Amino acid sequence: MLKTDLDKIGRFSDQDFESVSKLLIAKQLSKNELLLQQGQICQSAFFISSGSAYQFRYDDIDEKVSDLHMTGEWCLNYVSFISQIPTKYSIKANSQTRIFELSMHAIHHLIAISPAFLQLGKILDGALTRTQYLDNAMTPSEKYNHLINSRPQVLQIFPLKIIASYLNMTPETLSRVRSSF
Amino acid sequence: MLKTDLDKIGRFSDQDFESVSKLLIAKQLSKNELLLQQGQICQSAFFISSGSAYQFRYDDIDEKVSDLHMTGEWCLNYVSFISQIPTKYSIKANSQTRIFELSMHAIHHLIAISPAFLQLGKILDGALTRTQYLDNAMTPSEKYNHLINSRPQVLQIFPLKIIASYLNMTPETLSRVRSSF
DNA sequence: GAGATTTCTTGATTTCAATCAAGAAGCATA
DNA sequence: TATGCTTCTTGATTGAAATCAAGAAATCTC
Repeated sequence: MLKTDLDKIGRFSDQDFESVSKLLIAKQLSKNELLLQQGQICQSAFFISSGSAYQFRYDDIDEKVSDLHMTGEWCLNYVSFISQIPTKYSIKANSQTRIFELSMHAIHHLIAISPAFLQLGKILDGALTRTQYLDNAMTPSEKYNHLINSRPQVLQIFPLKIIASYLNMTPETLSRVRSSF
Repeated sequence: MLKTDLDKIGRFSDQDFESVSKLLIAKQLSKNELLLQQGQICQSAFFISSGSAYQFRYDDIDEKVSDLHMTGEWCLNYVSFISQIPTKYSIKANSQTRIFELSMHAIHHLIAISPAFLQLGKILDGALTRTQYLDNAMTPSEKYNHLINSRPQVLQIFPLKIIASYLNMTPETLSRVRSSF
């Protein structure tokens, strides 16, 4: 559960967990439901306790996928979250998904009661390091290899169409890359 | 000077400015000198008071440019700065450049003495919003148009070679895009 | 479980930017 | 101001991925 995940972020006392638990809002999302909508300010971080989600932007009629979020990960638009400007991106549940929502407001409250919660800043780490990955100098097969090496589960969870968009290539190209190992 | 720039970020008292000034380290850089080196953790934000700089990564022998920093802007690798992991990027002065360095340590000190300094988080905004720009679904001429609309001065300041790398295209392609308006 | 829709694959063709190449213009250094 | 170096431009060619197309497989819906 969340406790083991918070342990990854830093050292928290039982009382700290107590405080966080009170502020978390549990939500159940069905497939294709939106957690965040284009034009809103991202005011919360979402912890995915089961299921998966992805972040995208509308490009003509298609969805241009910018990030994939899996079970056990925090999911948010960090640009909007940090700078409090409206985001161009939406976040959509990829399947039936259970999340815990932790609002910016709640985080500020937690930091005020215990400095241990400054460690919550690390929630941003995953989102940030994933952006470092995006490297458009890579060829399609390099991108694909990088993905199976770093996040192999992604291929079991998301349709290839979404993965292709995430990797900035057409589904046809992804299919050909895959068939050539 | 810096005072007018801090005014853009938020409301600071004269005493606040006093506190900041004491912690700033002025530096003079000659062309091609490095502010940050690949492999280091970015521990400071740099305010460019004159000149310009750019951020890049080595790709084979070439420099792959990831961000352009101009006079009056804060310049840092925000991923490394926030998450305190070593960066793959270097920052290099594009010409004779004068900067003020504000260390992470100094920022923490400032926040401890006055909550007004929490507003310093906005230093990250420029770096963050620029990453939103990077959109590799765009064609070369769309990228170029976007750049002249959003930051026209860039073309006066940086050699086309660097701009081409920043826009993820060859200098030849940039040259052709420019000649066709 | 039949029918419909979406996803995935495979093939043929096209297109756009990279590469290769070479010459012109601008800058530095001596 | 001559000599080389880097930057920029323009042209010809190539190549890799997009597009177009159609059929197969998987999934959803009633």
